Amino acid sequence: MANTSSTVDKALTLLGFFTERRSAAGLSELARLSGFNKATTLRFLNSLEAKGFVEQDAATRAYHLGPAFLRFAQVRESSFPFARAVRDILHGLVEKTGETAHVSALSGGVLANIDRVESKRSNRVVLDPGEVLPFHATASGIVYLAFADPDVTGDALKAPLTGHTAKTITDPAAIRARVDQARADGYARAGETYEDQVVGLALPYFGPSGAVCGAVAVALPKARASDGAEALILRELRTAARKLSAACGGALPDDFPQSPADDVKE
Amino acid sequence: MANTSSTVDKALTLLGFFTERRSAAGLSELARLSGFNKATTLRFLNSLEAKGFVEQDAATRAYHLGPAFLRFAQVRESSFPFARAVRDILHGLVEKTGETAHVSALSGGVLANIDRVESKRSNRVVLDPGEVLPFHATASGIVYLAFADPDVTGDALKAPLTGHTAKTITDPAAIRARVDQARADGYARAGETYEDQVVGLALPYFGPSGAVCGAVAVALPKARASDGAEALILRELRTAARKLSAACGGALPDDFPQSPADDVKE
DNA sequence: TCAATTGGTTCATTTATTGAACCGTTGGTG
DNA sequence: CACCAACGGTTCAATAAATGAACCAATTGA
Repeated sequence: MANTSSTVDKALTLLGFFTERRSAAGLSELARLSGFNKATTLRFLNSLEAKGFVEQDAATRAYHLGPAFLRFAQVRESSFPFARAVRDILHGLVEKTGETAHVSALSGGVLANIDRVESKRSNRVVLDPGEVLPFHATASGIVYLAFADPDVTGDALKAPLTGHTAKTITDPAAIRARVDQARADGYARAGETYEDQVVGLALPYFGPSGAVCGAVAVALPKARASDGAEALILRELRTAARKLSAACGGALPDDFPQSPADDVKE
Repeated sequence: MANTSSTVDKALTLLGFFTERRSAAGLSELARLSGFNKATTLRFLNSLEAKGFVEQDAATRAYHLGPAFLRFAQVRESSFPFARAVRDILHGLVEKTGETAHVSALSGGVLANIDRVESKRSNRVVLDPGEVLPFHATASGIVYLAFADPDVTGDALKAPLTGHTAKTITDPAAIRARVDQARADGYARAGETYEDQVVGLALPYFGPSGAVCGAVAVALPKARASDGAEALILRELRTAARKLSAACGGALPDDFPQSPADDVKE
């Protein structure tokens, strides 16, 4: 993708620096993170604030995400009740599998968590809301790339692949092999490539015109990842992926690989 | 004046044209609504799309609000669980009063609904999510202005005041009188100034540093608006306003007018 | 068939954006 | 206390990015 550095693009990237861990940030900090000049950053923040996309704490002068997101999320949801469907589906997954489940979507060039429901077990996988999932190190990312436009896949593998654990695969060719495997299988599995002791299983879901929208995944402690458990999870993930696709006006493609539930060998 | 014509500002105003009624719009339509050139509008839309703030339907080529709002709403909510608190408070209000309740917040210079819970009764007031509330024609708007910065109040009354019903007050001086009254009373009442046969009662809520954030309101059919019913609603609204203020890190000001209907216990 | 409207592109003109240097304030430290 | 560093915010000439009229190609409807 050509680096179309429009002013609007730059201003919007500022929003991406707000995460659960860094829910507020000052002017200088944002300027440092973004690489923009302080004056530029301030102008962007003022514009964003005028529209309610960020708010400034009167005491600390730090900025955080504004109320506009509440409003626009409402508007989007009223015409396209997706978040609600996602939530229901995740609750179903957690109930059936007993493990933490999450749904991600491509938003602004990155795969970000849209929602997540945690397992009830005391030993469970915990995820940050809104977290960005690296393509190469998560099952969701791999399976997304497997069904995405080849250009997107190529771009994602061109970017520097950072290691997250000892087992993270950072060789582009090796990643590509896993992506191809996922395309053939219809799902992806990531064993400790993002977090130690965590195994992830993911399926893609599709929107209208058959384009992949994101992934639905279950993450569980390695200790509980038996073949039987994984087979169950994959079966549930498949129905979840079907429901999610329906919820955003799409469906699993006709040529989507058959359920691997009965022949899981890993 | 608000007309600081930065490029980012303009691009963001495009998002405001998406409402529940018009959840999707084409390029030409958005250019017409915004008054921007088609080329400009397209560039803005491309930037917004690149960041996930709008999505384009592959079939109809129309644009609608994108998945970024789901993600950022999550992030904001995780560090500042406001939407959840709002929902709980609204459910409480509806249960206690039997009427439709809603919460609004200032977002981008306008007062917009953040959430709403409808009455269970068959004859009830219905509200659109994300709806923009005119300052001069709604109880929420009046009471917001009553406790807002005088500059904001002045600006709001300088704008052309459109009539919504036969009883809408459009004379700036008359509005100002109602605003002053609301400041003295600690609440505002609007009788059929926005929708026929609908009465609204609203209180403000406050954030850190004592700035007003928005309003919490109950809307009911005129036929049920007895003095007794309104007194009950005002009492419940007061506790709701206190809870809401707490939820966003503020409190009702010390000099906030006492409830006239009834003595409030601390 | 024609005419009107759609989404999208082009490119010279102009206008808003940029960034180094600056100011006043704050908070920590010897 | 004086010092210094880092903060949020401002200024203004140089510059790079935004703009918009005219232009396609493709639909749509009469």
